[in-house]
Amino acid sequence: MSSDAARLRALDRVYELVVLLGEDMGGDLERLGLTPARAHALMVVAEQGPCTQRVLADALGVTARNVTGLVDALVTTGFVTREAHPADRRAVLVSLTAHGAATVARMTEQKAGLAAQLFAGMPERRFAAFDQGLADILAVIHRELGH
Amino acid sequence: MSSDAARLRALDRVYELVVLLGEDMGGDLERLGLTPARAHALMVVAEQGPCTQRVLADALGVTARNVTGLVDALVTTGFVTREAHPADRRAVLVSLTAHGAATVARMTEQKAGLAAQLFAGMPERRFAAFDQGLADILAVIHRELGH
DNA sequence: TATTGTTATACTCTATAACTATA
DNA sequence: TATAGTTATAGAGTATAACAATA
Repeated sequence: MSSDAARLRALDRVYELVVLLGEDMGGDLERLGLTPARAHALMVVAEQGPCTQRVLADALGVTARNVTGLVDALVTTGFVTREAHPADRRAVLVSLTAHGAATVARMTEQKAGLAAQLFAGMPERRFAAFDQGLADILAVIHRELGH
Repeated sequence: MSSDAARLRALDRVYELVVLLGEDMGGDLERLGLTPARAHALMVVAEQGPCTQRVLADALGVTARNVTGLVDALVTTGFVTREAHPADRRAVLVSLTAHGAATVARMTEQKAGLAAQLFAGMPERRFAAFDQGLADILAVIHRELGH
């Protein structure tokens, strides 16, 4: 049975990981001319294809007002365009520009590179246990923390 | 050898964990009347004991100006006090109020509770491998990502 | 009437720069 | 001259509320 102290130490390691990964990603995004919130919005557009701001707001879990600001910034910096919605004149369609698509491709590469780097030296058995441990924890959260 | 796809999936699980833990903690802090930035500052004061804003700024990795704002808010909401520094009339000492100390105690309990809950159902062997996997990844980051 | 997106306003966290008081 | 902290200003992300155009 793992001790309470050991569990607390493990959670502290998770927090440290969060901080360090956040710093690393933040630096990468800054080099690409993006902030975390804008990058998130950009990834949603890439995954869903051209979509309305309403869809974007729901996917990001933020208000419509906020999406207006994020899309404004992404348009100004050349990552996406606003186009008329063909069937609903109230709505707009947000689409990737060529630069936006290229940037998404780079982010995807960087993420794969990070994953390879992080786990490169980990023995296969430990990786499997680590991965399963992650799944266990996520299951607990989904079951008990109301997500 | 774990595949690139498996590693990418594991990293995605880490990201999901970050998001869910962040939401959970954010909710707890809000119930305590704190924001994440203020809670972080409060924890530093709790760990270091009464300290100057300069010390706080260095520990948090933010500017002195930012600390002024955070301490303003923590004073207004009753978590800390500003007192004269006995030896340096330029500086102030930030100290916990009784309410601040009680809140730190509650945060500490909540963190321990979360750690216990997250790992409660995990077999001992898997916990050990998971914990070692975390240490491995942190070592990689410290070694290769310039931290 | 309900929905899409905007403008108006405000709060939090963050930064740089200029300044005051003190060391 | 250097340091501690503040005021001034700015930008990013977030929110609510009121409103316009359209469904």
